[in-house]
Amino acid sequence: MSEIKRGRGRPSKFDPETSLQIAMHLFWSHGYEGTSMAELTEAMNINKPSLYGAFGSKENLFRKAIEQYMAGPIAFVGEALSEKTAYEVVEKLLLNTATFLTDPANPKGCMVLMGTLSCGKEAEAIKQEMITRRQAYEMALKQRFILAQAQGDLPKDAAPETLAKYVVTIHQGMTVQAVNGASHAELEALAKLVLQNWPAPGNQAK
Amino acid sequence: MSEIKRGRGRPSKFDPETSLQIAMHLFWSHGYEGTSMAELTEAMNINKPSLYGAFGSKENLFRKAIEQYMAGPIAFVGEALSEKTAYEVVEKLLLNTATFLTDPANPKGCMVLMGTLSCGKEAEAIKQEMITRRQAYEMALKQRFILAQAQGDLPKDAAPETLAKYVVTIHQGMTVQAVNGASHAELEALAKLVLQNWPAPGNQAK
DNA sequence: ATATTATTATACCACTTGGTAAAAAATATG
DNA sequence: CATATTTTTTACCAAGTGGTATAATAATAT
Repeated sequence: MSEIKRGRGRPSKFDPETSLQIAMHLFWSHGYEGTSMAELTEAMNINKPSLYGAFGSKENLFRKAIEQYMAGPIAFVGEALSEKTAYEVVEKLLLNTATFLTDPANPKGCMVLMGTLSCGKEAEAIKQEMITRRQAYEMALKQRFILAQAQGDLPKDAAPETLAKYVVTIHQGMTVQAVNGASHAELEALAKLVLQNWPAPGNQAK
Repeated sequence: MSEIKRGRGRPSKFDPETSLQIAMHLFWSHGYEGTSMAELTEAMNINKPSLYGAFGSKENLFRKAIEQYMAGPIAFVGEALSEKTAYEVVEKLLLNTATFLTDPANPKGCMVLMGTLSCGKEAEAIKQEMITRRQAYEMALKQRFILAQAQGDLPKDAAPETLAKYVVTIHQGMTVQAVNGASHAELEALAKLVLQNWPAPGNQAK
């Protein structure tokens, strides 16, 4: 695909996509500030000028990495929204989250949360962007619940806004639990507890 | 109290307690790694050798600060455990948390969570200590629910362990919500939603 | 007054941070 | 071949990191 057209100068020895994947895992593991350019260049097997040539800056690299993250590892979050009922949306969301957060192949925790909850003043911009992402997620869930209410699979007296905040709060709390070392069984039990209490209709157990 | 017996050498110009309070607020605002010794010394109006003489190291200063934090700002968490019923424990816990997290006098967020969710490898020790603190909190809540079950104000078929994890997850998720900018009204509505679903007995809607 | 003691202040340490300038190497085109 | 082009490599930068040795200073005890 990119081998057909060979440029004119010295060939670059790294594949930007795989390098980005490596960066994603590093940021995912140690957060934005907790990951240094030195660690990144070493893990990616790239010299710093090449990295800066390809990605511009540490901030930009992180932004590209987080896009990869959202398109890949946590694509299931966006997909859950298109389930048929509000109950199924939440079911898919929380059960998949439990699995995702305890997958041994993944770094513990969520990249949108880790290391950007608090930070020094240099990372303030990135922190704000992560806040915006989390808010957008909550907003999307709220819209989905409003739709569900219109479609009748959520009670008339339910508050979509509060329910959205509730689910997001559970989701983000589960992330902390995963960092604390919670097992898949524990997170699954937690998710099922939430589903049990979900406002009818849709509150059929199992 | 400390004015009666005046030491022999040059008098120290700072009060360790108020200095510690300042350090607490800084760590609270920007996390462990996000706060530098330079910022600390400047805010405390102390030179570095004095600070190291009084507190030993950055790690130690943080530990002292977190003790202050637990004994002061979030003492209500421990106090909530001695409420009469499980329902009242959770009620006091979550409603006070909503108020605490949106108090304009406080930095946004919880010090036991902020900046220690992920970190570089130098802060790994502090991160672990915070994890332990969070686990201890969950454990205490679980024990309280076991007691409640024995006293009959929690159903026989309830799972104290899962309920404890549930409440702690909500609590920690609320912290993230506060960082995201949630208002007191929003967090209160969230807390009341949780209380509505609390397993009877104790599930009387106020 | 003078020695003693405990603290403050200044200057500094080695190391790491994100970021870059300049030179060297590898390819394609003429 | 030589030349143009693009990359890698090496070396470096100023600023900041946590932490400390040394000297100045201010109080008390003799």
